[in-house]
Amino acid sequence: MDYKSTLNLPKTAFPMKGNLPNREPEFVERWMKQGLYQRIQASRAGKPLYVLHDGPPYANGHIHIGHALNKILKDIIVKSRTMEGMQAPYVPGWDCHGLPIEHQVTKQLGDKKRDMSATDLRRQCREYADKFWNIQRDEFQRLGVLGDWERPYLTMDKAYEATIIREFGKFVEQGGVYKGLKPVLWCTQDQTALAEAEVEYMDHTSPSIYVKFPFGDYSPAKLASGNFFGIPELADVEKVSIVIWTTTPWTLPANQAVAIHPLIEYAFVRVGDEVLVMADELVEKVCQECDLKDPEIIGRKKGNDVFEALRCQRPLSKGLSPVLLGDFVTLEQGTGCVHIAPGHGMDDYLLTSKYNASGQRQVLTEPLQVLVPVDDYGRFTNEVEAFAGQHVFKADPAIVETLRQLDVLVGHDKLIHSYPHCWRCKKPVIFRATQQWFVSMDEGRLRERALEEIDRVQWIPERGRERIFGMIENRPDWCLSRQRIWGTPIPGFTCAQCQTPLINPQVIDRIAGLVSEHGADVWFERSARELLPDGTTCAACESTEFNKEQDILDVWLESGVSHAAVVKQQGEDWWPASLYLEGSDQHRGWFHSALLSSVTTDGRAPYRAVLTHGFVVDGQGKKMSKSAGNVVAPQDVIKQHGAEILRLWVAAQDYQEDLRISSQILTQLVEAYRKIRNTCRYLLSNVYDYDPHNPAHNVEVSQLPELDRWALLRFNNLIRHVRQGYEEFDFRQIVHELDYFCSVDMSATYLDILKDRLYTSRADSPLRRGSQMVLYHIVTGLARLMAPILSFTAEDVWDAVPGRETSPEDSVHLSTFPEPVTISGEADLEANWKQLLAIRTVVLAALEQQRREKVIGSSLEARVVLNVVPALYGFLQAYEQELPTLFIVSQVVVRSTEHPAGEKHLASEEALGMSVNVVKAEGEKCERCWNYRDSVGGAPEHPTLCDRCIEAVT
RNA sequence: GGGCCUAUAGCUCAGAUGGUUAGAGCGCACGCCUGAUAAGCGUGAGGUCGAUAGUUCAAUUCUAUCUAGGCCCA
Repeated sequence: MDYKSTLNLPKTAFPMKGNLPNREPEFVERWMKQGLYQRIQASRAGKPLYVLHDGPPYANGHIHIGHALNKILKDIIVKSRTMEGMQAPYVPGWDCHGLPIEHQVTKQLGDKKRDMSATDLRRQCREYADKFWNIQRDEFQRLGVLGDWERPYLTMDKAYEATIIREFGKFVEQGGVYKGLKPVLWCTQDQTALAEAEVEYMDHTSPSIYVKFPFGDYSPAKLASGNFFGIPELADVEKVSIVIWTTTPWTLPANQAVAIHPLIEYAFVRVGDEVLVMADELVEKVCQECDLKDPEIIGRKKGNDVFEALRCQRPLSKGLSPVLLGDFVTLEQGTGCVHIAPGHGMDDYLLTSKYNASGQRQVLTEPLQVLVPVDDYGRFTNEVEAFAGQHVFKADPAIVETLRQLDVLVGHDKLIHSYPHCWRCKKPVIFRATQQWFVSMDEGRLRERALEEIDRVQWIPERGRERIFGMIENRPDWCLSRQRIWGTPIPGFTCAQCQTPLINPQVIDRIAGLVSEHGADVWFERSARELLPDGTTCAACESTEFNKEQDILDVWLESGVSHAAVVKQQGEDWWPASLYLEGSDQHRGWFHSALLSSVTTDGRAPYRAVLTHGFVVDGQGKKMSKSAGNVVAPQDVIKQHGAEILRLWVAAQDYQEDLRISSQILTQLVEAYRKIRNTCRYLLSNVYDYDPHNPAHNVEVSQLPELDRWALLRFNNLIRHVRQGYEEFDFRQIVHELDYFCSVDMSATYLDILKDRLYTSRADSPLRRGSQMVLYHIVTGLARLMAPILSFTAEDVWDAVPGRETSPEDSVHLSTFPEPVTISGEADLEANWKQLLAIRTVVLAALEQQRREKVIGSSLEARVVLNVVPALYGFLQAYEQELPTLFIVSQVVVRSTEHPAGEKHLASEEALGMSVNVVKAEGEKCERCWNYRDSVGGAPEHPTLCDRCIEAVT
């Protein structure tokens, strides 16, 4: 007789292989078609809100692995909050304006750009942004991310642009907006400002000169005194000078100061009848390059010792330059003393701004000026009489000659070095201060208020607080203007007569209205007269002629106001957002600009919590780059393994640090995935004939055997840990718990033990039905617990659960997390089973010994002899009937003894007080259940079956 | 150069107010099973806890320096 057909062997259509790359798109399409996101939102109406506000990626190019990481993390959080029963909307957005797109479009246009209007160029940029945000949308959806993809927000939407202008208006209203000078990279050939991304570094030959700045306030004798340097030898010399080194002689007319490093040691070097001051470490080098004869060091002083505020003579302009202390001074080149021209260098500008600010003002006798005696074409203006009209580079030799004649030139050479060139015309560019719009950090206490708000926000990880605090604390005023086309215009005007700026809330409000109706293009299409309210006159000269502002706003302001343009628009209770979640670089970017914007306009931070993640690096922890050839593209991972593996990767990594990715890591995750999937498959395959709604298929938990209650207990434990993991954003823990539960608790323990019962019992025996109830409980719960991470597989499992009212509308993502079941005496049960499983481990080791000796193969061929101390014997007696099942052997004998180790044994465990021996099982092997039993052969009609099986088949 | 941060088995991660043989899962090796089968089970081997110095009775855990790496800034 074919007894195999009388077994209840597992049955399921759920495939072992996920075939993820092919099947995932089907799920995505189904979710989209059934309007899953909208239905989830509707089902959570009125529930507690959890608003994760999406930071807009830049609408340029395909998504990279960092985008995938960011969006998957967000999706896991949104889904898990949803499954906790909250209303967790997700409105994705894109950052559409800005230089990279304008740069790309300009590059593609080439010469055609010359005769193109601003509006035409803007149209091209818009098309470009449209193309890419749509591409990215598809790619994000492919990752399984649920959200309001039908109505995302775009910073180039009319309504959004209008909000940008209104929020800028609030800055103006608060009085913090002003116009001032700031150095930018400038191409004198194209007469245009350039961003750092628009310059290419190439070799360039510059003059290299050393120039004396003689101390002007005091005589050498005075400087020699104890009040100053206390170097008596100074009294005997004619002149004491600081020596600077520069490769841009043309910036000397704009000199305002000399900077030295506070911690560097400076030497007083006597050369002939004068003394030169330079960094001690560089004396030899400088003397060699400048051919200085018989230098003698007569003293040394540290930078922060007395030098500060001493003044020296400017070589090419009137006045005295103070000595300032700057951390950026290095010993790499030059003299350790730097000539400071705030109109022509970023360090120079920042240092003088710092000194001009109230804190260090007393060091100066007068404020330092940002001088820019150079016009748009790079020519000296009349402010520099001697060289007026000459291009600065052309003037260099004449300037050097003048310095020589003035006897301040210490040395002169040439230097080939890497220097920024215009990306378009390839000519060397210069640093040149131009008029820009700023928002003051200190007017209206913006800085102070922002710092206060930082402490009201939860920073995850906590160190994020230090990072943004330090940045806000030290940042200069926010420069809001950009000399570009593709963006939101600065709604300001200048009187055509007297150049008085016109910018006020009423005018801005009118512009915002126009923009909300026509889009920001209206600014470029209409004249100043058309844009301004009728009858606008200049407050200073009453002229009615105005020029409109040419610059656009910094895109960081644009994305920064998304809390107003997006979050607030959805409803009053949406703002402030529950969470912002981006890469840690956004402490300087979006978190920063959003904070400043929101503090200005609303007086508080726009987020309650900020979570940051690290950056994706390769398997060695190295940054990914095209040149290193170690880039992992999400598209490739999806094609090879499926988005699910990428999702699992995100969850399994410690996202607070750098995240490594490599084929080895992915392969490992594929293995872990298979284990989880296969466990689900096996669970499903054993409930094929179970009906959750049939009372006969259900058993009271208290009536279940301990083994099943233990399984429920372990699953309770999993539920608690997984939900806690989601709550605390600790997804690693979840993956490890899931993995452990599937591998150890289920596969290696519960399911392995259960096979005999499931297969060989009568199909509807209460014992089997009870187990099926547990399996059903676990598989449906498991699908829900994994759904936020393994969104596709969870849905796949959900579909395959038998007896559940399935409909095309249903989805695991509409459900909520499972709750732990009540198990009476849970703590005792847990303790007892911990001990039983520890004993099991010792038994398994003993079985392995006999397997090696070829005494047994399958564990069912074994008879286990346990020698245990009396205390343990008492404990085990209660379980005697269960032990063969637990060890998956045919027979178990328990013997009490004072010295287990003294008995014949193959394995022992002193801590437990036991030893184990294993012998061949007694009796015959039952053909049906494979157990060895004395009863086999007892019934003539079934000579190869045991008593238990006979009962099952008749 | 400055700010913030990281470094535990091949991989992903635990862990210890400083104190016995540093854990898990996976992978690997070997074996078993063939009624989860491109599955399942078992046993086992893997770590000078990045390097060096210091504090201490005792450091992988604290301090300093260094090395490697990441983000931001210059």
